[in-house]
Parts: sequence; C-alpha cells; structure tokens
Amino acid sequence: MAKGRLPTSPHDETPVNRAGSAERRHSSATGADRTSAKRRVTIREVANLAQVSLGTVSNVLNNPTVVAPTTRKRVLDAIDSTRFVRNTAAHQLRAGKSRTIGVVLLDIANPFFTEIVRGAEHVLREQDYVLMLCSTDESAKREQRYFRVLEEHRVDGILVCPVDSDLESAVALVARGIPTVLLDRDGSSHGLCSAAVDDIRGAELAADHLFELGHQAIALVNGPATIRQCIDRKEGARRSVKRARCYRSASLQEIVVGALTIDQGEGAVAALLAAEPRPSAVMCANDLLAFGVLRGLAAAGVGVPEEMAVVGYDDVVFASMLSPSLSSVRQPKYELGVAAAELLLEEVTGAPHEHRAIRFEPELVVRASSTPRPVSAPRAKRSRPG
Amino acid sequence: MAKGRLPTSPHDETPVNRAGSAERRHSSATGADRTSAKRRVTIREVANLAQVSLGTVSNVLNNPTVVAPTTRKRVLDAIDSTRFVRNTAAHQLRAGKSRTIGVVLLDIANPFFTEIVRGAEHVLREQDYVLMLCSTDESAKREQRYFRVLEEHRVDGILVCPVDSDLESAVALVARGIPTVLLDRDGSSHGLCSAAVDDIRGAELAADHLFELGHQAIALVNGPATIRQCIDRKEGARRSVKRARCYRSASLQEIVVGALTIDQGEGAVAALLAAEPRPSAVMCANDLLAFGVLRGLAAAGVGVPEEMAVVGYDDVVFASMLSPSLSSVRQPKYELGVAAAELLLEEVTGAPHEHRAIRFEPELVVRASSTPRPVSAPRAKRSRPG
DNA sequence: GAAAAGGAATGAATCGTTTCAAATCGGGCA
DNA sequence: TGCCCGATTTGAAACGATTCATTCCTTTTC
Repeated sequence: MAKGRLPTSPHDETPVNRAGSAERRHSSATGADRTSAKRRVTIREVANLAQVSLGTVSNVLNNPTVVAPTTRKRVLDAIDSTRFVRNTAAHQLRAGKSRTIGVVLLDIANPFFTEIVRGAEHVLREQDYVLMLCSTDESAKREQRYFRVLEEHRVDGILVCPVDSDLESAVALVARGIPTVLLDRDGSSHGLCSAAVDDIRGAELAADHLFELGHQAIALVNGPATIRQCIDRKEGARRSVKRARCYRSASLQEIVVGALTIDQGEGAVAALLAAEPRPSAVMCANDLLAFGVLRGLAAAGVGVPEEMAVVGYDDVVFASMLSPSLSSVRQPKYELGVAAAELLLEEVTGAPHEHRAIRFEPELVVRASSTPRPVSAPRAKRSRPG
Repeated sequence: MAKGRLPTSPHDETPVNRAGSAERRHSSATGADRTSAKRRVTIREVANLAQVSLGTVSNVLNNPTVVAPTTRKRVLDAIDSTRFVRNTAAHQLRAGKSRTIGVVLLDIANPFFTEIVRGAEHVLREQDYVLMLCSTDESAKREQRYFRVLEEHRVDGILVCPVDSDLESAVALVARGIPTVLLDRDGSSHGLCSAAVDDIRGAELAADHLFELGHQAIALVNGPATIRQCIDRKEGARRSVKRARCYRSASLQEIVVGALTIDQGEGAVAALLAAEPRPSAVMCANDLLAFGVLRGLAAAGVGVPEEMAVVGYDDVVFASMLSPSLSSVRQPKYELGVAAAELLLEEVTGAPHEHRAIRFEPELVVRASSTPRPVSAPRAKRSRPG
C-alpha cells in the first residue's frame, strides 16, 4: 500500500494507526483470473439457446405479455442457464434511462445527512434505482466536479444540498435537462423542487428558548455564509433578538467558523469565551458544531449549562446521549430524504407533476445542556415560570 | 406527497413529524420543460463543427497526443461551444469500463461505516470513479439484490462488508469476474483481497481490560452470529476468559440481539440485568450497541461504571463525548477505507497484483465508562467547589 | 374456401462511443 | 522524379441492448 500518499482525514478525530498494519500475500493467482473472466453473456447467446430472435428476448425482458407463454418459458430458461445479466449501459444507451440517482451532500460523516440518505435510499431502492453518493465537504469546486461526473453518467436525477447560497448550480442542472430536487433547502424562489425545513423558524425557536431562560447575551457559532442554512439560521436568531429587545436587553454575537464539523466547533470556544460581553448561552448552526463546543467548554472547565447554555441544530441521534445531553432543533431527517426522493421520482418518471417545495416544521427539543439544574441554581435569574 | 406509503425508519430515533409538513406548488411549467430538454450533444455534432471525423474527436478525448495541436485546439473549442458532455454509457459499452465502484455495507447510519466511506471516496474520487452506495441493513436478501443491480451496471469493482459469516457471496462475485475487496473482514482464507482489523485481538483487549479491573462476571452484548465480526469478537472474549480463569473465577455471558443498532442495545439491558450471576461489566460488539446499553442502564438507574462497566467497539467519533464517555476498541476506520479502495484500484486497473489481506491492529481506548471513579474525579474541574 | 383479422416472432436500424485498418499528406532521400 | 515513411486523419465496424415496421401463422368470418 502506498503509505506515502495516504490521504489524511479532514476530520481529525481518528488518529492514524500506521504502526499496526500488516499485510499478507496469498498464494493464489494474480490478474490472470481477471483475464480468464470469460466475456459476459449477451442477449444474443440467450436468443440462440432459446431458438428465438433478439427481439423476442428483449420482449421477454421488457414486455413479457406480448410473447407467448411457451416461448417466454423457453427464453427464461435460457436466461437462467446462461446466467445472463442485463447490461445496463446498453439498455441506457438505447432506452435513455440509467436507473441511477446522484446524491450530492455536504458531508456524509454528518449523521444528519446519513439519515437523509437512508430515507432516500429506502424509496429509490424499491424502484431499483441505485444511488451515486457524492460528499462535497462544502467545497464548491468538488461539487462542480461531481455534477460533471454525474452528467457524464447520465443520472436520471440529482438530489442535492448545494454548497453555495445561491442556487445557480442547481438551476444550471435543471437547465441542462437533469431533474433536480433540493435537499434541506427551499427552492421555491427559483422554481425548483425541494424538501426542506424552515430554518429561520428553527433558529427562532432556539433563540427564543434561550431568551426565555433569561439569557441576555447569546452567541451563534455559525458556518460559512456561503451556506444557505447558515444564513437562514442567523436570520432566525436575529429576529428573535429583535423581539426580545422589546422587553429586555438582548444581544447576539456571531462566531463564524470554516466548516460545520466537530473540530471547528471546538476551535470556536476560545473566541466564544473571549467575546465581550461574555455570552451566557450559545446556539450552534448544527449539532456537530455543538458537539465540538461542548467538548471545548469541558476542556476549558466551563460548566454547562450553569455557566454556558448550549443549543444545537438537527437533533442527530447522538445529541440525546451526550454529556450533558444536548438541546437541539429537531428536523425530520428521514422524512426529508423520503420526500425529496419521491418528488424526484415523480419528475423522473414524468408523472404529471408541478414543481413543489415541501416544507417541514422544526421542533425544539430541550435537554440538559440548556436546562437549569434544579439542584444547583447558580445565579439568581430564575426566569423560568414555576 | 403520498403520505400513505411513507416508509418508516428502522431506526426509530426520529419521530415522524407529519403534522408539520406543508407544500407549495409553483406556478412554473410542469413536465413540459423536461420534454423541451433538447437532445444531448453527441460527439458527432462536435465533429461536424470542428470539421473533423468522429475518430479524431474521440482521439482528442482519449489520446490527445496523437492528434495535431492545431486540430486538437479546433476540436476542444468545438467541445466548449457545444457544451458537449461525454456519455459514459456509450463509452462503457465499447471500452468496457464504467468508472463506477459499488460499496456495499451493513448500515450507512453507523458512523463506523461512514468513516470508511469517506476514506474510500477520497481515494476513488481522485481517479474520477463514482461510488454506488448500498446499505444492506444486515439483510442477506437485500445484499443479493444489490449485487445483482451492481452487476447489471457493470461496476468496475465492489467493496463489500458481507452480511453472512461465510464468504460465498463475495467469492461468487469474483467468480463472475467482478473485482471485489472485503471491508472490515479478512479474506485470506478464500484468496480474497481485504482490509480488516483483527477482531479477535480487539475483543481480547476489551475483555482483558475488564478482567484486569477485577470484574469476574462479564457479559457480551453481541449481534447475530451470521455476522463474522460478531463471531470473532466473541471468540476473542472467550479466549480472554479462558486465560483469566487461571487466576480467578471468570465468566462470560452472551446476550445476542437482532442487529447492531442503538435500539437493540437498549433492548438488551433487561436481559443483562436479569442474568445470573449478574455481570458487573459488559462489552458490546459495536459502539451503537454500547450507546443503547448506556441509555438503557441510565433509564434503569444503574450507575456506570460503578455498578456496571461498559466497553464498546469501533471507537466512533461520538464515543468520547457520551455521558459517561465510552471506553472502546479503536479501529482505523478512515485508513480501512483508503486501504480497501487502493487495493481495489490495483485490481481494477490490472496493475501487477497479488491478492492481499491487509490487517490493522486494534487499540483499546479506556474512558470513563470502564474507569473506577476515583481516577477521573481529581481531573474534573468544577465550577462549584464542594 | 377465400379473405380479413390479429397474435407472435423477426431482424434491421439505432443509441453514442471506441477502435483500428486503411487512406491521405508532406517531405526527405536516392 | 519517384518512392518510402512517419505523422495525421478517416470511416466503418463493433459494443449490447431496444424499437418497430414487417412477415408469418392461425383463426375467424362470411
């Protein structure tokens, strides 16, 4: 193995374990057995064996009803005994459909997207579509490259959570004739299909919650402003602050990091603690950032939630198991994937179809990271009723 | 959206949020714009525009050096101005390569596999390969179905973490001429390429650790015995017990669950607490199970690690952030994906190549879930002295 | 008993590339 | 001048399916 060019994970969670790798060569043959892999069985051989024409075999495969039962049986037997497996490339070339869907998302390591993929896969699998997975790591260049490759493969459609805040790239796809549905992004402004959650509302829920707890200076650890979700979530927080100001002093400080990852969240803690006025609560643009913030706060010896309340976003499955358990804005992830895939299928199969923007509502889940502990009320600001 | 047939997630973490979904129809056109999607540009149109033959265009694309610079420029300009995008299906049909790799794994929602995918994607992306992602949810039937689909697509190769303990399915793939590399499974016994970690050793590390802490009755929450990793990890635990028995009384009880998920782990707690003699420590076949066990123990009011020590397996990134933080056997996940992908590439490109089994060493990471309190207490900084 | 009808099966054209033997073109050399 | 040669370019034959206008049989109908 070419250790020299071993790529390192952008997620530095997993230390490299080079020392421990061993390697064993087998005695068995080399590339020889690949050469010996006899050419694949074609429809023609099946036709010969079954004593019918090419067209008939094709009909058995695609229009079984038009071929006589006895002939059909003969062909099916021939297919079995030759172990024929249809060549999708040839099919696609003539028939125009590839039974392939591209899924382009920001980070497959984020459990939020993982759940979306599960939902989409569930729907698509049943129609024998296969997913081409593309993780952009928030790089526009990589996204562009993947779009290109997917177009070369003539995918039947694309599910995409775009990197850039404008929707140009997605609109361009549609313009080039590729059915496209936005994931976790609203597309109604550009006439695109989409399955999304109201991010402004979600951030409002989070910020309102913090203000209701009595916090006055809150911080938002946010991702790059190129990502729409980050813009919207900031907007939601801003609206909440504006409302809160009617009743009390309220401020919002934004700390922008380079990516929506655990490490970046941890790195934001220094800035968070140095901010003036020092915030007593922080909301994060997603759960991974919040995980990092929690870790960083723990390392700095800052008590959560006593000294700093924390709220995340996404409510990924692990949020409830952290120490302390993380309050978060829940999004219906699996359903998002399902809805997007169904929308795309409609468009792909040419079903009567209007472009639609499906929108889910977020929901705040309050847990320990933003709940004053009953036993130890550190400060005299018990704003919570009861 | 056809809510009626909304599939439900096998992972029940995410409650359905049906009430909150809204839908907006756009005014823009329907399928019409798909019809209007003018036929794709072909190599022929490029040839016409550039005043050369088909073969020359093809050469510009595949053997740029054999065509004269001036001609090449003319063709490239024509490609630009027509926005030509090569059709992979046609390429594949003639040239035999699809630049596509199938990745078949047990559960894409498991961060362990996610990291592997990241590693594999990193390597393959650079060669312009695209991944076809297939998550089997430990179902042999689904695995079989996916293999079939991947073969129809004529993927250049497959990375697979097989469902069944025997390697028949993988061997069958190779027999059918599809280069295959095992993920997280040793293949040397069957002459298959593989990138794996020594699971027996890993489980020994975990069990040894527990016995060294003084535990005598330990439990293993294990997945189905159809999965090789589960078999091996049990074997490792068994060996450890045998050794421990030389010095003290030591016992191992196995609790088998249906799948390697959080929910199944939580469900195993009842059996765990009812076992006779009641174990004082439990090791789990993977971290997701351990997460569930931790949750179940917390719900049952059993203190970890005082009343029950817990050790997981995989050391997924979230393990260190749980409450309490989870001891686990670390596997080099990202590197596993990288190694497997590189191995597969060798085979696919026909590089001089012997089948090889790359083996990494596991490493025990001890954290709070298996550490007697006194050790961790002094380090914890407290906001409230007391 | 002949014609019409209709169900089955055929096979050539086609999809968009790659491949490769053959044609073409300019010189260089004897 | 004529021939040969290497560098370019050409064009037709694959690749493995699908499509569809035809042909071939049976039946049915009158």
